[in-house]
Amino acid sequence: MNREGMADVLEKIALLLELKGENPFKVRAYRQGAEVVLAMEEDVVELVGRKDGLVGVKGIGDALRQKLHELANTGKLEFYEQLKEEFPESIFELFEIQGLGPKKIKALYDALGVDSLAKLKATCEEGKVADLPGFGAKTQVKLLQAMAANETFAGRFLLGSIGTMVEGMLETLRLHPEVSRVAVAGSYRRARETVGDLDFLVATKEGAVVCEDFTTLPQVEAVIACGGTKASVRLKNGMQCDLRAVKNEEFPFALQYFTGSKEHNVALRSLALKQGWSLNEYGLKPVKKGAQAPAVEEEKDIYQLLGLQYIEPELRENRGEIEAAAENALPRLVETMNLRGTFHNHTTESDGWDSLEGMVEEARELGLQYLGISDHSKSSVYARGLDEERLLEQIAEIGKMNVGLEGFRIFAGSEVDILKDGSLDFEDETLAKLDFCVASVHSVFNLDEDAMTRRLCRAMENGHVTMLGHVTGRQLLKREAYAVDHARIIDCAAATGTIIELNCSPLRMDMDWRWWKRARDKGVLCSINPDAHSRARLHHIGVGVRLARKGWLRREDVFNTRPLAEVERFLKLPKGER
DNA sequence: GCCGTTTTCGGCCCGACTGTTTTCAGTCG
Repeated sequence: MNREGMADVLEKIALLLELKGENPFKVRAYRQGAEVVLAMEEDVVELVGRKDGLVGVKGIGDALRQKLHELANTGKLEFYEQLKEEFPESIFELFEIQGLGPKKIKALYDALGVDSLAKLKATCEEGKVADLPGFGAKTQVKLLQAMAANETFAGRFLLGSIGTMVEGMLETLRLHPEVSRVAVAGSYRRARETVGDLDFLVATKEGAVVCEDFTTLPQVEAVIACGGTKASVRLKNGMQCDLRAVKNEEFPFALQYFTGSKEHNVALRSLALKQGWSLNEYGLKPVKKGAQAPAVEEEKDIYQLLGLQYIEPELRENRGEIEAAAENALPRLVETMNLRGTFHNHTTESDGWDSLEGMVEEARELGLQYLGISDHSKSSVYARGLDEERLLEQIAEIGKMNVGLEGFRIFAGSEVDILKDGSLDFEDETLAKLDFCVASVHSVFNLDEDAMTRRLCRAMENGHVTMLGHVTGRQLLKREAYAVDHARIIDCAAATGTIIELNCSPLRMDMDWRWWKRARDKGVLCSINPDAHSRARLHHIGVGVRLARKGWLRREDVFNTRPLAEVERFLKLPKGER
C-alpha cells in the first residue's frame, strides 16, 4: 500500500470514530497521523514496513505505528475492517456536504437510514428530514442546496486562474469608505495550487455594514450567512467566499490566523503558550493576569514577538518553517522581479495561438531579457509537432530574428517527446543544433512507477536534455499524475546536471511544491516555465514564482533568474561541466 | 491517541454563525 492509501485509511478511521462519537482528541490524532504520513520527506512506505521505522516521528505514537505496520505488511487493518462493519461505505459521501458533520450524519442514519447522497436527497425531497429533532425546514432546504452545489462544482479552483477575480474584489473592498485595511488570506495567500474558498479580511469600525455590502458584490450568486463580523457567500463561479470584519488593532492577528495553515497555527499557538501568551485571531493575551499585552501593528510583529523570523505566507504549512524561523535559518525566497527570462513556450508552429513575433513582444513587455521557444516534436501529432526539417527552419528563423533584437535573445529549443522506452523523438545530431531542450512525456501514461521513473531517467541521461518538463503530467482537478518516484528523479537530475522545470501552467504546477526543497538541497536547479501557448499565458510566471517560494526556493535555485550572458555561457557548456 | 523546560496523567485552539432551540448543539474554519 502506498503513502496516499495509508493516509486515506487513517482519515477514514477518523471519520468513523467521529460518527461513533469517540473522544475528539483521539479522532484528531488519527487525522494528524494521516497528515504526517502525507508530509514525511522520507520513504514512508519503507519506514512503515520496519517494526521500529517510525519510532520518534512526531504525531505517530505506539498505536498508530503498529496499525501502519500492519497495514503495510498485510495490506489490511483489522481495526479498520471492524469499524467499517458498523457503517456502509457510502456514508463517507455525506461528509462532503456543507452543513453536515458527524453528529447530524449519525442522526440521519439512525433515525431515517440515510447512508448515501442519493438517500439523503430522496429523504429531503420527501420532507422527512425537516421532522427530525434538531433539524428543521431550513436545514432541509440548505442540504438540498448544498448537494446541488456539490454536483455542479467540484469545489476547488486553480490558483492560477482566479487571480484577476480576486484582485478585482480586493480593489472593490479597498474602495469601501468604512474600510481601512484589506487582505485576502487562506490558501490563496499561501499559494496552494488549488483553492477551495476565498477568505477576505477587512479592518473596519462598521462590520455589519461592510458585511452587508459584501453580499451585494457583482460576483455574488447567493448569500450563505451574514452577520456583524462575518459574511459568507457563494460566487457565480461556484466558489465559496468568506469575509471577516475586524477592528483595526485586531487586523494583524486575524490576518495571521486566517492565513493558516491550520497546522501552522496550532504549532504557533503552542509556541506562544510556552512563552506565556495566548494567541487567537483577535490578539495576544498574557496567560498570567496583570501582564501587559505588547503593541502589534503588522503581522510581522507577531512573529517577532515570538522570537521568530517573519515567515512568508507560502511557507506556512508546518513543514519545518517555525523551527527554521527560530534559528534564523529561513531562506530568502525568490521574487517575481528576480526573473530574467523563461523557457518552454509554444508558437503557432505547433499548438500555440500566437506567433513567434507575438511571443517575443510580450516577453519584452514583461521586462524579460530572453525567451526560450520549444514547440512540440513530431511524435506529438495532435499538437502539429515539428519534424527535423521544420525544426531546422525554425532554428534559422530564430537566428535571423535575434540579429535585429537589441538586449534580448530568443533561445531555439524543442519540447521533445520522451518515447515509451526513454529515448527521444529526435536524434542527438538534431538536438545538438538547439540552444536548449525540454524533454517531456506526452504519451503512454500508464507505465508502472518503476518503468516510468526509468523512462524519465534515461531521458535525463541524454547530454542534450537541458530540462525535464512537467514531471508527473498531472492536470489539476482533471487528470491524475502518472506514477513517478520523485526521490529517484531528483537524484538522477542531480547526477546528470539536468534542470527540473516548475511548469506553472495553472493546470499543472508540476513538479509539485512539496518536492522542491529536497531538489534544492541536492543541488538541482529549477526553471520556472509557463508552458505558454499564448502571449497572455506568459504572465503565469508570476504564479510560478509563488509555487517556487512555497517550495523554499531562493533566487539562486532558479535558473531563469540568471542574466542573459550567464545563461548563454551555461547553455554552451557540456552538461557535466555546468 | 499523542505528548512532556508545568507533566507518565491530564491536557489537547477556540470563536462566530445558524437553526432549532427556550439556553444551546452542531458545524466551520
